[in-house]
Amino acid sequence: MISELSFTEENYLKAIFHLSSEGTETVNTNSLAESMSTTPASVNDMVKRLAQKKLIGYQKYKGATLLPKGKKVALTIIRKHRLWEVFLVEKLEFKWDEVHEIAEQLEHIKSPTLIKKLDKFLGFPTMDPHGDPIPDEDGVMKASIRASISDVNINSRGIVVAVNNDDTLLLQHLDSIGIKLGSRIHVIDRMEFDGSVSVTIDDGKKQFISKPVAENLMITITDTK
Amino acid sequence: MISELSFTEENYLKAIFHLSSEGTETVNTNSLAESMSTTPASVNDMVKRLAQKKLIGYQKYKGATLLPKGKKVALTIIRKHRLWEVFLVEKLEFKWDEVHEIAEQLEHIKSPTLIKKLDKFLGFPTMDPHGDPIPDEDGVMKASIRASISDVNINSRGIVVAVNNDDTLLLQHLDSIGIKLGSRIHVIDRMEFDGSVSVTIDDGKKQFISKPVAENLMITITDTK
DNA sequence: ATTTATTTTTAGATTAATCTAACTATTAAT
DNA sequence: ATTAATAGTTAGATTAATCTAAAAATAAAT
Ligand SMILES: [Mn+2]
Ligand SMILES: [Mn+2]
Ligand SMILES: [Mn+2]
Ligand SMILES: [Mn+2]
Repeated sequence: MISELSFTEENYLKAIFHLSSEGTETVNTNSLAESMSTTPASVNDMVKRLAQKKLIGYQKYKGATLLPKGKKVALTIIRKHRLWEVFLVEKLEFKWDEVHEIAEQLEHIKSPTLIKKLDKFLGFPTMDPHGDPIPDEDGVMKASIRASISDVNINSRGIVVAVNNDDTLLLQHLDSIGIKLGSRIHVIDRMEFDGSVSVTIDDGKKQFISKPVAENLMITITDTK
Repeated sequence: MISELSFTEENYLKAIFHLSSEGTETVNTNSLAESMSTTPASVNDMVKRLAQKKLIGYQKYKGATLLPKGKKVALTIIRKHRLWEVFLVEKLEFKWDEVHEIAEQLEHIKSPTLIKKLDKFLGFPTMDPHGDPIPDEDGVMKASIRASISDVNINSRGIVVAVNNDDTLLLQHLDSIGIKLGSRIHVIDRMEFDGSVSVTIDDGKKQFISKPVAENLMITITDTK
């Protein structure tokens, strides 16, 4: 039925998904060309093919939107991408920032059984190493909850996904206390008086973080209590 | 330097390797077409490309031979294919006979680091689930030693790779004592008197095998003492 | 409401990989 | 040594994916 898509077609669908805030909005030709590192002319050709296959909706001069079939494909690719990223980090000991390019290749391997078994092997993870949620088999993906550790509930756990400030001194400070993108944070307590937060980093020893630092430290929440 | 080969080019090199008894002999157009499920005309086109890239030697009407560069590529692909097969069987619990098609896809993933880490994760295996040897990083591959369990030394270990007789009764008998392709066999002893052999199957309990059965049971040897 | 700028679409080419049909070389048979 | 059969090559087309350059539509600015 779903005649077997090319890598390129799959990549276009994924790009449309990401550019349209999860497939809700319409995407225009130029931004898609930008995102795919290609020309608007090429995008125009491809958009017509995908429309013919009923994967996207498209009208001249009005942009493209994912149709249900196309959205399902996009979410399957994203699921595979993120599961492979978990595999690369958890099992093969790659670093957080080394896995994306390899996952870009692995996401196109075609075998539903493979993904089922990989999912099981990894213990059915719900989040990739960058804190992004993994869609389930039916293509359902929970929105990830992203917040500063100044705002989350006491006892929340999460993964560092961003630092909202690229001041070198801040980054150096975080580095010195062992916090980097991908670190697991457990928020133990927060002082009313000065807004400082105490956390554990990668389940290690307790660490105090001052309010100005805490406000800039963004995590995606894996667990709240 | 090695400008990045397409999946198709990689598959042609691999096919030439297999058809030329490990890259030693020359391969003719028709058998290559047969093996690639394509036409002689297509093969002819491709053979010219590969010759131009100095991966194979080719003269009109005289067939193709792997050049050192092409042989290296072929062995790298085979290495990746077999390592992925080990992964699928050992880690994801696929069956022996379910992994080839998936490995055909995975073998084209481009990342030397990935293969290094996968190799380590798997404990540096020397043989794939079908008893075929895995080339090392430099493309060196030991010939696999294949023999009937009537012929191997006492205390040899190996993997069942073939049954030299497709008599239903024999196959049913093997099935009933738990021997299938891929089973690990440890040859414990052999009786001079009747040529019967005692073995363990997958490191389980001891099992006697009569001479007529033993003669037909082929293993590739992983260990001899 | 024109003009200008931006975005989008078309037209025409190119490259990899494939095909069919026709032609040529080599090998085997008589 | 011819002839017949097989194997290998070329010519010409096709399809996916891309490109550049030109034209058309839409949006923004005056
Ligand atoms: Mn990624
Ligand atoms: Mn990710
Ligand atoms: Mn295989
Ligand atoms: Mn194998």
